[in-house]
Amino acid sequence: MTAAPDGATGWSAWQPLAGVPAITSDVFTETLDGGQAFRWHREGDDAWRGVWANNLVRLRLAPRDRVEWSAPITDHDETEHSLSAYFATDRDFAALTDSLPWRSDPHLARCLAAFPGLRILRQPFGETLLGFLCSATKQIVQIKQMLALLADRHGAPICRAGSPDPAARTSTQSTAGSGDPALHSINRLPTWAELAQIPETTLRDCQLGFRAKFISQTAQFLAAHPGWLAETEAAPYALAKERLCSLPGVGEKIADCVLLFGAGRLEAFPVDTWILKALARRYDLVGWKPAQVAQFGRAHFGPLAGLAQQFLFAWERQQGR
DNA sequence: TGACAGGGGGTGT
DNA sequence: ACACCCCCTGTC
Repeated sequence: MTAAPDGATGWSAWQPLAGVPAITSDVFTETLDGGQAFRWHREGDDAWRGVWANNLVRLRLAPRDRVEWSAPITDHDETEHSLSAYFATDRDFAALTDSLPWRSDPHLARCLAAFPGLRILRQPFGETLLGFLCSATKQIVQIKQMLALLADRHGAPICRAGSPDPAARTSTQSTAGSGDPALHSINRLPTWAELAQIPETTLRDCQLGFRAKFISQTAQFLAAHPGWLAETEAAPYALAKERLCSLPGVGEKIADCVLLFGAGRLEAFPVDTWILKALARRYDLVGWKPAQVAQFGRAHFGPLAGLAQQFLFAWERQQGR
């Protein structure tokens, strides 16, 4: 009963997400809501709705643990392509994970075994920067809330070439006419160009707190330096990180998060207070400072340290539940 | 059910 | 080391 297109709501039929191996519900949740991305929301027991760039999709776990997706019918073909990039299906995460030093590291082996199929998403670079600028001293739920407010108030409705003109959105009260209102009321995040036009005090109203100043200043900088973001994304890891760290509100941790989750740089090893505590406990690094732990991580986990970090992180979160 | 502290995945000075 | 902000969460 899952194959027919749902014409009433404008969503395409569910279909398998090619290139992503079967995963458990836990791994599914950890992938979408484990701190990599902040715009996935539950729609049911095992279904999620997510937004990135100009994409809106639903995902669910089908029988036999296969991931299935559905998109607004008008955006179907483009979404399939975007989804593939977003999930980095060009990468064999099973092989990458197997190349981590788990054979000589019992704790890592335990973490990998607990979350088989966990992967690193490849999100839009600019959006990832915005998300992690919001993340300082905030938990996932709160970050999601800030970004939802930013999108609702300052982002444009999701639309494609074939979709109705979003410029018709003069009043904030969109015409809830035929079909699923959700299809017409979900916005993408504001672009950096759009953010540069918004007063800091207005941003502050989106629960950003002291982060509003950083976001505003970063937006001003990016507006004054066209191409800077794309050049940074394309630069070698060390240079890209150095450039990101020059932005207001971006330190080593946030820069590494942006490069790991928004540029696919698996060597990036973000050290936050969670990973600090986790490594102190699991690897006997009590008292080590963040920079020392980062050095340990790179040396111990190797060139895919960021991938290893995501498993360690998932493990600690699971222990807390 | 409602009020009230406490603390939070970081950066900049 | 401490301020920056203010919402979430747990608890009474």
